[in-house]
Amino acid sequence: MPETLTKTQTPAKTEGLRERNRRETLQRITDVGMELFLANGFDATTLDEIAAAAGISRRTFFYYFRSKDDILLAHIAGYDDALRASIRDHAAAGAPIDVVREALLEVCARFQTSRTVAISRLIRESDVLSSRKHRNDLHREQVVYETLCELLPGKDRRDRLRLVAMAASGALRIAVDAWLEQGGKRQLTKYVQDAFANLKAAI
Amino acid sequence: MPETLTKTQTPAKTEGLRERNRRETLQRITDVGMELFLANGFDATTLDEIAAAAGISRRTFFYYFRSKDDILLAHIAGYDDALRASIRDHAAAGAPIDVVREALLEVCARFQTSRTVAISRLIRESDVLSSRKHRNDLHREQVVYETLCELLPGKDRRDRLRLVAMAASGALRIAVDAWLEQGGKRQLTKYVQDAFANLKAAI
DNA sequence: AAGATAATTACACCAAGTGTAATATTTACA
DNA sequence: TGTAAATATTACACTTGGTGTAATTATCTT
Repeated sequence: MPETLTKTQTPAKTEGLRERNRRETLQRITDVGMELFLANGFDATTLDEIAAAAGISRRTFFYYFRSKDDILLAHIAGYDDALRASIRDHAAAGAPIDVVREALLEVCARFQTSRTVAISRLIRESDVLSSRKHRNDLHREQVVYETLCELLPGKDRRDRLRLVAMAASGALRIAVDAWLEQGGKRQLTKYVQDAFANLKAAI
Repeated sequence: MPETLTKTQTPAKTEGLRERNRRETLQRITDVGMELFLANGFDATTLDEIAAAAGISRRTFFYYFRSKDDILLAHIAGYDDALRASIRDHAAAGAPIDVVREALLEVCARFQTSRTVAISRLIRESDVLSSRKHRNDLHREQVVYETLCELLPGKDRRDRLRLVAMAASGALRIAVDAWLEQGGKRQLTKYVQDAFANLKAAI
């Protein structure tokens, strides 16, 4: 269970000092940032505070990140690749929509951590982050679409795959929302299964 | 064909001077704002420019609007109500998804104006506006969901209606995107019909 | 050790908002 | 009609996120 997604994986054998410093600073920023966000909220946490707490200058922060949001984004890194891989793994699951469904179920099982819940709570509290999240949702839809296209070249019409990606991505969003609504008590995968079932029934 | 959605409708008979000024200033800001946006782009247009062009102080702008984005939002005002009304009008169209489909087709026919195209182009160019648009899409989904719930109390399961709203809303988004991609040559309603057909076929 | 490359910083800047308190305008009412 | 209350407008100072630039420091290569 990868609780900390930020943990930079497997430093190369020959890691120079420069590289190590970079990695550590990056880590320190995301850690300290998340800590402050959780303690005081996203909007109430200023960049100066983050920089100070991370022991760097304000300007250096922008050397590592393009914006405040990106700190949070770093904590979701890897998700897209996992999704892509999982879709490929389930290529034989049947119709495109079922392929995506199985893939999402698998990925969800891995990502239903307490950290996910915490991050989601943060997002809900901030307008900026909400907007950012929506962009993320859209991006995920795009990832699904692209992976499907590459997996089923010409087998299905592109237009349909676009709709599949949209519906699946939306179903996931609704499932996650419902899951969070209940405080994450029931299994997330349960919600996902329900969402897809309802989708099939409703369309 | 309501080309200018900003036009404030039917001023009450007994409109005081205060009310009139307010209406006119509001109008002036949205007009001038859109004009500058179209001429120079959203991000490149500063609030000071807008305020100056509208003959008000920067601070007064914030008396009328909460943010720069809201200028654009004002140009889409009324859309939600139209959608709500249209859904109610088509309540007898069959399954929930068909109800929404017919409603969207009707509303789309009214909104495929050159202004819509221009606004969409603006949105695509700005990160801020893109984020805002996604929030708007989500809001539309919510509107659809709520209207469906109120229209079909208990007739269908709530959860299903949520998925219907999501899928329909997403289908519309994809249709509009495709429409804009082609520069708005073909009829928007065509794209919408295709999207819904593909949706049914794919799920 | 020296020069190239990358990281860090200071400093000055811009633009979107917000808080506050003063001023001008409109309205309502005696 | 005059005046007090309500509302609109403004000036001013401030915060915050973010950028440009150029100087300084640390690391790497040879």
